[in-house]
Amino acid sequence: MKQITKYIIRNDLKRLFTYRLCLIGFKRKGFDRVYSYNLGEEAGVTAEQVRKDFSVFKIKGNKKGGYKINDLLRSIEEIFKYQHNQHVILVGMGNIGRALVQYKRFILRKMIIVASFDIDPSKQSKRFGIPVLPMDMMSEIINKFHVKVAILAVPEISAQDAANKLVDKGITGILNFAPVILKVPDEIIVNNINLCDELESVIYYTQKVM
Amino acid sequence: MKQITKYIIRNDLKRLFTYRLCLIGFKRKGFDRVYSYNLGEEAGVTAEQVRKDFSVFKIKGNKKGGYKINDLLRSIEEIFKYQHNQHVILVGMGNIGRALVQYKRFILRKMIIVASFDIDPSKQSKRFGIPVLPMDMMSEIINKFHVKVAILAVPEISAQDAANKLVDKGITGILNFAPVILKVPDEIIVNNINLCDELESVIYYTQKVM
DNA sequence: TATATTTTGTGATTTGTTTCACATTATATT
DNA sequence: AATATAATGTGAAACAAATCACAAAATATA
Repeated sequence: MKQITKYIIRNDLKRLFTYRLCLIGFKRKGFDRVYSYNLGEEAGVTAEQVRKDFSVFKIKGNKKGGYKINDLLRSIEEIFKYQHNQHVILVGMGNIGRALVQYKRFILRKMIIVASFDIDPSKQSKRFGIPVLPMDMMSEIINKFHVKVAILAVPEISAQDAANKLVDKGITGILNFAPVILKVPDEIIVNNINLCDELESVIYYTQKVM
Repeated sequence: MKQITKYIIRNDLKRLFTYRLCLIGFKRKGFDRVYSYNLGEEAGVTAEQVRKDFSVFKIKGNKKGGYKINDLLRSIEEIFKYQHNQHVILVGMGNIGRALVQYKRFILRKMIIVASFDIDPSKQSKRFGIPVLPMDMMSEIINKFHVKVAILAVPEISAQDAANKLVDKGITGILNFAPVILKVPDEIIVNNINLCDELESVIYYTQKVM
């Protein structure tokens, strides 16, 4: 392992998500086509950047006519098409875990948390809309729903352990909320979200004269 | 506004956070000094990258002797020093908001959520350890605690509105969980966290042959 | 104390990304 | 139908980030 890239979302992909967000906004406002400079302005990038990004992802517009919003959204959807009705599991029903299982937007994007796991039996009995199961039922659920991706929201101290279990049982992608750099095989995708870092960055930049 | 940079955490800063995490890990394991290649290996970057980053932030090591972990941590702390005991407010007590006010790690990093706000009076009466107040008390709290940074965790539809209020009342940095590109003056720092995008990225990469 | 070894720190080089500039093409106008 | 206009699409140029390569310095060894 030489590069950290596998831990980081590529910038062009990130922008693609932003474009989608902007397009949905435009659509809501009643527009049905955009030009690269509209979209760029909205997303906070240059028009050239927008066109280059689209070019990378083979998205075509119409010379002089710009882009039809619906076509664009469909093209972007196409890039993520295999993700529809993706089954995901969640490990750790603490504050973050509980918020995520109730987070409606995942479902809108057809990402479905099929079950969550916690070592605490008292949490297993509680009702959150999805089953909260003991850790030893993980294999069963992963196999039953062909789960490839897990959300890890356990305390720091048990994160590596949980990650090992997940990888062992066939998980190949982890969205990790624990403030730990997980040691996993090279082929496993890890996306770390560190809420403290994110907040601290904002504070850092607001205090920095730029 | 030409560049999206103000919305994005600089990579070197992100790595600095990662280094800190690794250093804390090393320390826990009983080490008291590291070499750039130890830290690089742990953080998933090259040793040269580690040294270059430190050089950018004016962090000095000891030729042949490497870096003392405590010194390094202190230097990194120094970079973020003005952030100690930072007062933050939170807007929106939905799933995410509730998880965040109970999130212990903010306090460990001396970032304190002094109050949260919600339009729903029923939430205002509930107890979460910090006061949940009606929106019209925002000014009072911001002034009283000299708050500069807010966490925005309201539904998409009310996000821009809430952001306007925040900026109006003197907030200069926003950690935004709503899936919206906020329109704010150039000098305001916005850090967007889009949980759907983060999860979808993991799914994207796990399905992509790389 | 002199020499060998190891690691940092940083210019030089390479690699990657963004912006520029303009040829191409679709539409609008005369 | 011919001409003008306004947008895309993309190589070339400029810029930024990462890696390389090695001098400088601290420590270890003889």
